[in-house]
Amino acid sequence: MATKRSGAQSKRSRRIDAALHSGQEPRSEPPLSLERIVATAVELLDAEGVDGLKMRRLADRLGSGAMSLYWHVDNKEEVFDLALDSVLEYRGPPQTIESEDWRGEVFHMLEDWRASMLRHPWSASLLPRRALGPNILSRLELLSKTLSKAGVADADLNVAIWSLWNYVVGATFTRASFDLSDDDRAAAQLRLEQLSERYPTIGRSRLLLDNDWDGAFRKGLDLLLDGLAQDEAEG
Amino acid sequence: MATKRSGAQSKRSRRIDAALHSGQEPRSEPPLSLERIVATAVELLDAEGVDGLKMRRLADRLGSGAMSLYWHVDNKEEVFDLALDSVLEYRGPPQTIESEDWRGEVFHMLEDWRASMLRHPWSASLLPRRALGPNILSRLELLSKTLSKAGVADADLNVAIWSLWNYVVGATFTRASFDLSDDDRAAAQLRLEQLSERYPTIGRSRLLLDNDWDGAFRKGLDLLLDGLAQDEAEG
DNA sequence: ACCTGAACACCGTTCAAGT
DNA sequence: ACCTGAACACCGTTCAAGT
Repeated sequence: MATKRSGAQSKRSRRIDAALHSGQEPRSEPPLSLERIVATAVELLDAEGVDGLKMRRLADRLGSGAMSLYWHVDNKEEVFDLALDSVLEYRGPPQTIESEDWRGEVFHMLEDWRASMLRHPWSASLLPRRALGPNILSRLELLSKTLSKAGVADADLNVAIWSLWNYVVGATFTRASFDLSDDDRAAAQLRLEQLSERYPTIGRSRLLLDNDWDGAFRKGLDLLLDGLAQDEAEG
Repeated sequence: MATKRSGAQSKRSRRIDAALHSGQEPRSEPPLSLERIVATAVELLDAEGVDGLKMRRLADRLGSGAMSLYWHVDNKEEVFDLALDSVLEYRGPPQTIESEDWRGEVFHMLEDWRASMLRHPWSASLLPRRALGPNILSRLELLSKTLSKAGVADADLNVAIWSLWNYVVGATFTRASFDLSDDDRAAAQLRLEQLSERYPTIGRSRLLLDNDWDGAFRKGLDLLLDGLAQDEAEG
């Protein structure tokens, strides 16, 4: 069991391992299951990115034949859907936030959302395909409820939610796409200096080199929430 | 030439067509070129989506052998990059907007940006891969310049630009992913009604069925610009 | 119920070659 | 300089079959 973790096992030894366990009937750990498949898919996506997830490689990591997956899953698409949603679970705000502090709650929810996606950079680029897993819906529901409690009128709720959603998704997306490897970053920097004659303003502001993404995210989010709070006060 | 447009030409007739032209040396239209490749790639992407763009099919549309493309282009990736950037050209604000109206200018720029991407829904999902083509940089440059002229301090410029960029990208992205085919929409609606016990707030607000995306986009953008204008007034 | 290997269709790209 | 067909490596998935 401890050896299972070491990762560099040969295919054959995994087979033997499986054979040993197949004598007993406990569903302890080795047998294939949706849970294991999804968890391993997330690992693989973390390690190799979207293009690195191939059914054969996933099966390999699970120590099973490539086609075994298809009993648990219809498609590769479904693997993507499940992996995406599994990464977006929300555990709720910490106790340090008081329950009347709606702004604090919303802030935490959205920062956590962004953080969850950044922990798995592939998740951002997967979102446009099929977006509505249960965890995403829960997050939207909780966001709606919080804003509603905070006094946002039903008529304004959708705009508020979409604005926040758009901002978070866009920010994650942008961060994931600009946060390149160091090599790429160096190349981009070089190229940009050459281009700063053509694009003087963004050259001067160091727009593309400024990597305080977290700070920028919070400040922008503040702007949005200011707008919402003001609307709410006026309404 | 007129027949070229009709689209349903057989492979053989296209070949003959090419043979007829090969007797002359004018580079009138038929010969392969980066421009033609990119334009045709955009057509193909519009018609078949990201997954529909295959090198062989692209070559077919161009009436050339599949491998001919590789003389003009390194990769399929490069085709994507070029197609994406080609779709994001900006022609500037209309004359109806006065040049001192920075808010109007910014508003137009961002609405146009979003509209351009929505005209080619695949563009949103391509953005995260490689984002910095010349047309995107021009748009960022123009946005920076306008905000700068409007009085946004250099120190706040990056936050302002990223906030707006994030919002636009997120909004386009979201819209593209939720604007499903009618079948899917009907299915989603049905499913959502079943789920509205579990997600009562978003069920009540009809969050996922409300399809006034354009209105929501404008209102949210107003919120952001309000925030920016206020910061600017305070600073 | 759960897993498997062989096989198929498909696709990006290399290569050696044509003009 | 520009284009090409044959061929290779790879990948998702079907199928018929095993236990």
